[in-house]
Amino acid sequence: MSPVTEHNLQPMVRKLSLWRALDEADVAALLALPHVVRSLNSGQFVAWDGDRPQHCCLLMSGFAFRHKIAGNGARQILSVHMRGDVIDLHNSLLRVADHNIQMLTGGEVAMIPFEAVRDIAAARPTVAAALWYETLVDGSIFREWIVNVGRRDARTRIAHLLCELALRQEMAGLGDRLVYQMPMTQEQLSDAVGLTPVHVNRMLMGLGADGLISRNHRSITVIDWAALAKAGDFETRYLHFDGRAAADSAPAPA
Amino acid sequence: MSPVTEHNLQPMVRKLSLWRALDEADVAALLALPHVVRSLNSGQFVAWDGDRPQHCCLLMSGFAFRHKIAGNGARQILSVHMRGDVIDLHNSLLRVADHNIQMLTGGEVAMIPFEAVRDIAAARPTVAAALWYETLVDGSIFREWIVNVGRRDARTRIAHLLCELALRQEMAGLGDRLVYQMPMTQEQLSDAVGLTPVHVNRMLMGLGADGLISRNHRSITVIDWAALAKAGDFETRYLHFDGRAAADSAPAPA
DNA sequence: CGACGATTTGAAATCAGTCAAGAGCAGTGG
DNA sequence: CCACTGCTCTTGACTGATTTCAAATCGTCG
Repeated sequence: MSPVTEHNLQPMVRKLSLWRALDEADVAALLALPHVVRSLNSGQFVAWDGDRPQHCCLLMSGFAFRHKIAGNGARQILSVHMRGDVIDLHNSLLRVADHNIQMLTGGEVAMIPFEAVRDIAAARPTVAAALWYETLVDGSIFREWIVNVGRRDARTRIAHLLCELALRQEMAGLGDRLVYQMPMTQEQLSDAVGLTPVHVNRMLMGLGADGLISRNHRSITVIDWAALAKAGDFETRYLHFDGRAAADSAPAPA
Repeated sequence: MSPVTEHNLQPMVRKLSLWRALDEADVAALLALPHVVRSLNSGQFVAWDGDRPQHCCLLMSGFAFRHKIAGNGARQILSVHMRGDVIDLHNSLLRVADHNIQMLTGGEVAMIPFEAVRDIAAARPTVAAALWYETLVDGSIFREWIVNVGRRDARTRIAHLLCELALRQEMAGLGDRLVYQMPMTQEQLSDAVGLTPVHVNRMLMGLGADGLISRNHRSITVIDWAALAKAGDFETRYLHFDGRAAADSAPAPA
């Protein structure tokens, strides 16, 4: 799909360009970041709760997820990540990881030494702003997830997550919001929305029965986007797609 | 309580100093930030979802909270803030607010023009790092709250929140983790943990009956901290108290 | 005193969880 | 080729934690 010659770090440039207008020198500096590419299998850990990560990991392909294990043994998935996401920025900058990061599917990561990221942020204000913005958007998604698990019923939670994954995959250039590959099992889905796998299954069957989506293996087809978004109480503002426009434009007219 | 001569922005310097070792010039620049002090009543809004904030607000006294209103009309509280917290950084930097910020009690905020914050971050790397760190710690707390509402039962959620408020108030220099003022009503508590006020009340009664806490009006006395922390599945790592030590120290021995 | 908001308590209803078992599908090895 | 294995998905019946509805109590303040 992507040209064979595409640079390993190109997906990061693509993502950060959504947030800030990077100039040629910024892009060159980003692409010049030292890194090691590792191929990871589904289920492999990228970061461990309590650890001191030495690298920032850029997800070049595949899917990953953040999660924590509660004291009762239950797992809570905190976010899902895809190509172009710098998945270990939070843990790296905080120095001691407060959550786990694990691969959802097989994929490749580019491991960039933490110091190199720190240095490029110090040297290039626009890159620093874009990286900061990236962590802030992650934060906004965390807030939305608090609302999702805290105040929405089961059906709404599932529909909301389906919408978010659809839109983010589209934004990452991985396809169409109306037809996409679901990278998660229903058990993982349940850990993301704070429900049991059994109940997630019932809700998915329900969304299908109501003609909002159809499923085939792990492929999701959204039959009626507007209806699904409504069922999922889904509004896009929290994804802050418009970061660049918002930052570059003149202040809003009073 | 605080000396009459204390500078308005001193609480921010105090908080940021937890995260990074600021030099004298950093502190001077922070204290020189232009700002306007406003006295706010309980319930007053500091930021509106969908708005474009023009200021970063430092909470000088009192308590505030972030929240969102779901499509079904339910409110989800996202975090609680106290003296020294720069409560509007997320919304300011993202340019379009994705949540509301409202006062929980009466209090004073120092409103700093957004551009001044942007400029001090650009000019002073240590201040920028401390501010970034502040937003990252907020993010870590959001993640813990996802776990709290997603994977803990009612009693555990309440106990967890009681522990967090106790410890953060102590860290902010507002008192003792074992005896503190609860700034929230039970209805607000319920919106923070994703339960109903009725059930929150039952759980609080239960914690009291079990001898973990006692309550008197809005004052909480923790009778048995270890037991409360255990009941609340509470571990402090996610608060990243040790940010400064972690950042300044040599890398951990392999 | 009276009014209002916050807290407390009880009883009934319900959404989601639990337990259990069967069905579908992919990979493995005989 | 096909049985075997393991994982995921699906369905049913039952249970239970939390919600809902309703009303009483308490405290504060004008």
